[in-house]
Amino acid sequence: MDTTQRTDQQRSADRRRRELLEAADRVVLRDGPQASMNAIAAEAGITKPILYRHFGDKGGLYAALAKRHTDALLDSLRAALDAPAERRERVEATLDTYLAAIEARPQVYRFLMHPAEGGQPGDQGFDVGKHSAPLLRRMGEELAQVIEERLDLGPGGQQLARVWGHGIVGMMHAAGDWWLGERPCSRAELVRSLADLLWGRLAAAGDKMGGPGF
Amino acid sequence: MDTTQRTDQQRSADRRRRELLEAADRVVLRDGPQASMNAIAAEAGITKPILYRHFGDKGGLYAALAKRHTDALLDSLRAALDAPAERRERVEATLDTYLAAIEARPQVYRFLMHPAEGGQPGDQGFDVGKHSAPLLRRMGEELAQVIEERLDLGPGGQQLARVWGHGIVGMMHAAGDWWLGERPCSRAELVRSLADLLWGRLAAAGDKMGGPGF
DNA sequence: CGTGCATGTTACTTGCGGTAACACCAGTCT
DNA sequence: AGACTGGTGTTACCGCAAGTAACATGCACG
Repeated sequence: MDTTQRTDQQRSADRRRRELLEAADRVVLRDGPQASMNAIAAEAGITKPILYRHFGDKGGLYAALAKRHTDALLDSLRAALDAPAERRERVEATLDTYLAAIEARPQVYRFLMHPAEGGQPGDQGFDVGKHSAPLLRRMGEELAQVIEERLDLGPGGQQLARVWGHGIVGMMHAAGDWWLGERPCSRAELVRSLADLLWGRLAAAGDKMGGPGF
Repeated sequence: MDTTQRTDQQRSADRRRRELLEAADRVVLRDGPQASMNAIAAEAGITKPILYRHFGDKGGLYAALAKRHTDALLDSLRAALDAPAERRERVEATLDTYLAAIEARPQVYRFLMHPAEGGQPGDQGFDVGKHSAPLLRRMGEELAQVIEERLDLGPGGQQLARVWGHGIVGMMHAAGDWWLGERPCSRAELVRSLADLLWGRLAAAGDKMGGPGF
């Protein structure tokens, strides 16, 4: 029948797509974000046009690849976020999960965080806001949802949760990126410091000198 | 004399450099981060090789351009940070200053935040950590210094300050980027929400349901 | 058997970063 | 004066990566 045949075809196409994504993964893991389409095609044992048939353009492949890793990372983060423990412990576990992930695969991480590079084909109007990596956006939204679901923030709580979600994710990301480059302390120390920040230690700290402190 | 002559030459070279940077600025303001060297050269009324003689490569021009804007922005931020007011007020003023800047010139902002794109000429070893835009790094370091100077954080305070500096900057950046894209609320509201987050409202909020809240 | 149709290829175009080689126009040294 | 030097500018090119067109092949269906 028509349906069964299309199903077969679709299955084989999906399998192919997965193989291609895994090949792309390997190349990105090796070459970082500057992996070229040629290199990925070669790694997959095929040539460029096939990649383009499957993913449209580099952005499409990027998106597909990013979705895989993002989904995986988000699952880990959700697990940490859902653990049966106190709030502080969970926040620390979530931070640690993220940092462990970027520590384990820095090349993939760099690829994921790389902006989409803005294609030159027209429509480059005022699409500001598409700048951030999709991973960051998704993590922010995800976290916002969890916050909004579980915390009682009073009126305007939903909007507050969204701001916080994106803000916390950004904090985690920037601190993690800096930490990955300089390694000034252990992961555990970093986690603790960030949690302290979220726990209001900035506001609670005393001034150092006479003047009106920071 | 030799020195005077060299001074003259250097002056004219510096003037030229400034003109080129201003032309580059105009193009970036118009075309965003994908401004090409050709376009910039054309805008300046000259041709590519001159740009390369002045700035080495695209990264050099990027760095010079970024330095201008970064310095300007950092000056504004320092002013907000140094204002004679309470800590919370200053934090809010600083956040607002940053957000106002990115709101006023989103194209420039996108250009500044764009990673260096990793050139293909060798040395692409394990330079993870150079990923973040220099602007973010500088803001993080700058803020860290202010925090460390003014706050009494006890032992390990210096390291804590650095973590916080980068973390807060990342929070500001990510939230600002998201806000710029979606405009879910006014700038003032965003500032207030972020300050609330830094002031520990996350830890203080009550759970919404029966289970162990977030 | 011919007709689709997905899969694969080679060979090309376009555009950008970057460079080599040459041209001009000061002043300087002998 | 005339060769030398150094900065400014040009045209014309290389290499490389994204993306595409056009052609070839294997396999199901009427």
